[in-house]
Amino acid sequence: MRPFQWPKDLKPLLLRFKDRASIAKIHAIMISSGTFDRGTSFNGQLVASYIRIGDIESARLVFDKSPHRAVDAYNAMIIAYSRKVCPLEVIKLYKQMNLEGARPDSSTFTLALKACTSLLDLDMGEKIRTNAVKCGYEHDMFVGSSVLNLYAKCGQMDEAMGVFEKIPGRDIVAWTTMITGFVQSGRVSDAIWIYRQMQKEGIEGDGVVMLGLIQACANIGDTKMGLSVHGHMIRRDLRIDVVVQTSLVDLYAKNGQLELSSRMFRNMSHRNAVSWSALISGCAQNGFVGNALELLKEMQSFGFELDLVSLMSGLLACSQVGFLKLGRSIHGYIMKRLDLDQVLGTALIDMYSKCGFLSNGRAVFELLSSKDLISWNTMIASYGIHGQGMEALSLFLHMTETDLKPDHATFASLLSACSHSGLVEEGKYCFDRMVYEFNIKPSEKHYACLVDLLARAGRVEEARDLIDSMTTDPGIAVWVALLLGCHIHRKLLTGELAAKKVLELKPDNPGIYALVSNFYAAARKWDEFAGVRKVMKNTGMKKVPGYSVVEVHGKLHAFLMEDKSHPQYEQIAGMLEKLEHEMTAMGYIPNTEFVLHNLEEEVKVKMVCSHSERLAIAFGLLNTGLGTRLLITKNLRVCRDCHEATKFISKIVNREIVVRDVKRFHHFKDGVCSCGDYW
DNA sequence: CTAGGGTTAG
Repeated sequence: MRPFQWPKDLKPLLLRFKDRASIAKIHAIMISSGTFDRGTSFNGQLVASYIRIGDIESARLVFDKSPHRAVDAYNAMIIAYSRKVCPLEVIKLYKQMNLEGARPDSSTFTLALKACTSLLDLDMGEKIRTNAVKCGYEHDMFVGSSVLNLYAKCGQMDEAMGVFEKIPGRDIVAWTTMITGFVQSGRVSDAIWIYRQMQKEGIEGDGVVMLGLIQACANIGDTKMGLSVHGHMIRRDLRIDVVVQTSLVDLYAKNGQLELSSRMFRNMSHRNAVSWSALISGCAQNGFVGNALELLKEMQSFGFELDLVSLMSGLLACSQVGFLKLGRSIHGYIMKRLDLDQVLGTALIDMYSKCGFLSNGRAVFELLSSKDLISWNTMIASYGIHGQGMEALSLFLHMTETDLKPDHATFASLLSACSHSGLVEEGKYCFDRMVYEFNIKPSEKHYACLVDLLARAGRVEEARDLIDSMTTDPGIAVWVALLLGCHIHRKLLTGELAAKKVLELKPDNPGIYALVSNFYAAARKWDEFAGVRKVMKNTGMKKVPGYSVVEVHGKLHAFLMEDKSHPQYEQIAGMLEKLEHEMTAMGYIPNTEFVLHNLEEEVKVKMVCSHSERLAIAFGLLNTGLGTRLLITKNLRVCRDCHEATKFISKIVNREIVVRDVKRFHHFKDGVCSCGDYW
């Protein structure tokens, strides 16, 4: 009998079989005939066959048991792991093949570089790059654009540019890598410049290039330009797929154009989880909390599991209005279905602390097995807004014992924590360490924090000296901080200077005009006062309507100032009247200093007593059991009078009342506030 | 015929 003869090439034969059983049969024959142990190219083809039918385990078994592995076998395995997004496996195999002396080719290098990119492992990536150059792939387009992408994703755009300039005959992929790289590093003008260069070289942008431009528009808030990119795509008949549509949804949502964004979203024929998340996060970021939460439910009803990003947006929405109950249930959802990583963990820390439960936030922080810079910064900021400056400082000291380097955000949180707690010396100490030890150039925000801290402590002259020491022109935030301190401490001379500077810089925020006019009123500078009022009127600047939100039995209730539309209004008014009576008996005197209008005193008293937080507090007291703690979230700052009144109320009803205003928390208990009247 | 550039985020 003639001995069994294999064909010269096994590949055509293997390609004919698309089922596991036939491939396994050939596999068996290879083993029994001893072919397998000779380790020819047949083994690699067998590996590829198993991968073709998606059976990575069998492929790996063949691969591991082969006495010899050729590049093709390695590449087949690497492609499989790359598709399955297992970058660590890809790199392991890459290392192994170098040890075994199999020379990687262009596709090996490309995939290995891609794996490093996804791990942001610049060191390994650079080793691979060196090896690729040694193997003669320096001018390979695939390897080249992979190296570019590695640098771009690791935020090394200048390095990427150097590589880019040396690639001969750059193709559109290389150009795109540079464009999106610049966009994602926040260097939008460089991205646009690169795009123009590409056009000059006669290369037309495709869909991916346009996508990069849309992202650029989203980042700088230029919805008009985004619209024209969209138009350009339609005219040029470029395919507008889910990814592009999602970016357009994001562009409009991020910039507060929810109408446009949801119209775009509703018109999509296919949506994926990312599209949903883009819209939801846009809603959450722009304060459209109700819409965000509705969409979250709708997303599920369309059969999508909530993913990392949509959950984070949900948590952000809860944070904004103090929706503890929903925040908690999202926490439960996460624990059941996902791993608590530092990103979600940080969102939870933020949610708990913004919902008034700082200790829960700290507990989540302790639970995190790995904490990154943002986790620490968030925790420090949380202590800050709750007025626990010393805790914030001690956490910062702990942080300096880790490998993490504090950044500008760390110091911004720290300085504002000191300022909320009136820790003047500590604040100055932090500022000095930031500049001299960590070599961080203080930004406008840092200066504003320190000026605020000094000025509110009454050290107005020191604050002025600090401003004079700035190397850049002080911006509006710095002058506003100085003015506020001057207003509190009645430092009229410096205050007038600050007020003048503030007005020169043309604030776009009605709250700032209110501060300036209040200052002039207190200083009895009636001409200036009238001037400011006129500017406010002429620019159509209206006071942002104040509202407060309170959670009662797991539901949110919002109140506007003088809100009479509420079904329980009679009861609420009755409760407030009763409280006022008791408060007055205890020595409360209404403080109308902060009411702007030129009104009769009696009307002013009525106005402060109908501020939205009072209504929310009364409603909360009426509808919750004795001793229950209340959390009120307000969109503006608490006024002096409401602050005073809430102290009395907390004593009268013997409850803890937590008020979160736009800047910080006030914990009222037993007639005192945690801020110590310092805010 | 394989391989490089793309959407959301604390």
